[in-house]
Amino acid sequence: MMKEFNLCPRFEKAMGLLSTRWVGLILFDLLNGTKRFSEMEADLPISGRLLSDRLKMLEKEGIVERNIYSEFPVRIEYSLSKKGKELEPVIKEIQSWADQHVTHEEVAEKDA
Amino acid sequence: MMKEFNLCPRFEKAMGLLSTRWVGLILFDLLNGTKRFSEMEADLPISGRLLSDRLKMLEKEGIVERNIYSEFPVRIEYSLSKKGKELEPVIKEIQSWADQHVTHEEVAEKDA
DNA sequence: ATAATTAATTACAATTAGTAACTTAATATC
DNA sequence: GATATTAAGTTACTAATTGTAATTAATTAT
Repeated sequence: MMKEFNLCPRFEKAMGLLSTRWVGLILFDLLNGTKRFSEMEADLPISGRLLSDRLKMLEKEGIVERNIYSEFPVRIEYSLSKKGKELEPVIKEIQSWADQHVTHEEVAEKDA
Repeated sequence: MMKEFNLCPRFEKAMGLLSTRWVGLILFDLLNGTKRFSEMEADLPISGRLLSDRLKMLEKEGIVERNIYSEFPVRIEYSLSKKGKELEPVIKEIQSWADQHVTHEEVAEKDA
């Protein structure tokens, strides 16, 4: 039996996307411009398997666009769609909150 | 060996919090005011085990405050701290994006 | 004491994430 | 044409997290 709940279905859907692990960082990375797979793999603390899963998911959601260039070697570029770029205010607000409230110590203690 | 990456440590920390499953919905719920445990359990599609975990985590992060009232039966209230309330712009931007981009069909297909 | 009520915790099954090796696809070089 | 090279993506496996349901505090009214 399905549990009933009803805060706001649209918010829940959006939050479901954004709270999928690594999606925020992928968006952050792509807001800096088009990237290829291996660049993103280098920028982000994420393995190829999950990066591939997430990009596929974001493409299906219409947030990310994938373009193939038949060069040698093949180049595949990922970028944000209009819908994806419109997440920029969300990312900016998170950045702003982080700048105000995340302390140096909190950042450091990632190791611990 | 630890993988190197360096987009923005503060952003990564904030995004790590916000992308922890259910945290967004918990914040959304608490932005409507103080709630007790059982209310939140009813509002959200989340079980007591995880709600308890998340509230403890958010309290440790200084985002949520917990107050005990020794009545019968005991009443424990959760609310947002200043730091927590300052996440409101983030939640509002997500809501705004959701209103613009999440379609009726996407909301419906939760069942599928 | 006993019952009643809210807030948690525990135990365990199911799902999801992380790691590293492997495969695919395209084309350059011999 | 066979082999090598390079980026992209997948597979197989282990580890961590989540979800569910039952159980345990803790408090106090009766």
